[in-house]
Amino acid sequence: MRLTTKGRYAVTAMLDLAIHYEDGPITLADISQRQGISLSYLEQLFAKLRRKGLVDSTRGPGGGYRLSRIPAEIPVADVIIAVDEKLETTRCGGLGNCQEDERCLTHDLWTELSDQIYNFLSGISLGNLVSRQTIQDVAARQDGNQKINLDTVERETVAVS
Amino acid sequence: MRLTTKGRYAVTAMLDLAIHYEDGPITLADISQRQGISLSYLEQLFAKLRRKGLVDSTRGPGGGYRLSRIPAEIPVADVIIAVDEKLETTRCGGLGNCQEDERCLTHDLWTELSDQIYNFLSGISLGNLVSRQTIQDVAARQDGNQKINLDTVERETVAVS
DNA sequence: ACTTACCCGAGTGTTTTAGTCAAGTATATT
DNA sequence: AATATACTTGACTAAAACACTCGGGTAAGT
Repeated sequence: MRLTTKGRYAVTAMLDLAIHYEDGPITLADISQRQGISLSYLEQLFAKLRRKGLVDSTRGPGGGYRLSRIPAEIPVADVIIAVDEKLETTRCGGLGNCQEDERCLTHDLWTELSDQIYNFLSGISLGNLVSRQTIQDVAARQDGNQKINLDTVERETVAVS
Repeated sequence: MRLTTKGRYAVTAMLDLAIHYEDGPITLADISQRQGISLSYLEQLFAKLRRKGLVDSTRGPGGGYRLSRIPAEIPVADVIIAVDEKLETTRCGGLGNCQEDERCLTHDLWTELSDQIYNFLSGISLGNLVSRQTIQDVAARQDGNQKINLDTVERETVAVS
């Protein structure tokens, strides 16, 4: 298994979408600003999320992305897998051909660990996360910062022009 | 978190030591042969395992490595951590300064996942693994193969000379 | 027409991985 | 004492993965 920024960013972005689920389509620019993830990188991630059917997109002004299902029906595990991060910890990918076509000594251990991780992340949905107070707190902070940042940008734009 | 061959090899090698716990010091050459891990790489890993106090070494002929404690008292988690693989899945290393010195939206999720993984791997000791039938089966196969390989080497050596 | 915003592929510097190689040092046996 | 064994250390490296960026599209709204 490897959990890198790719998987973490994907979950973060999807959670942002879940938090603003009632607000209609959300642009990647918004997510980029709130979560501090580069726009180009988000585009790359959402291409995969869309192909896997986790989000729907609408183009043009007023467009953006929205979750394809209600947040409660999207497990975190699905998001991570959608962007090609494997929750597998075996070297052989679970095939059991780790040592000269036979199982290596620790094959079963890694399989159990993989199951453990998968079960944990399958049991937590985006909806579940949204309902947590700690998450709401962070979200509130981000909305505040976003407003401040926008003000700053506007002021700076005015100052330059 | 990243679980790569480094951590997997370390656990495999330590488990090999646990299986042959009663046989006195085991050489890295033996482990290399049985587990199919390069000798030089094992040396690198055991340098760390030794520094962390998980194994004792004796030099010279008849020397080798042995576990510093009985297998039942060595959790798998300790082995992985000893070779510098982190079981952490947060980006910030658990510090909570993931987004501009504050917590990112998914900080708690990754912390919980890290705990989950750590608890699982702490609950399993090398002794626990040794007592499993599936592991014994693989070990028996490896001992057989090792003998066969040695025979082959001997025969080849004779054939060449 | 023009802007917005998604869409897509190729490219790229940096870091990590998974080792190798070379040169030791300590110990036991002959 | 000589020799072989086996641990010990550090430097080095090819290849892969990571974390992006860049540049040009295409569709939809106003």
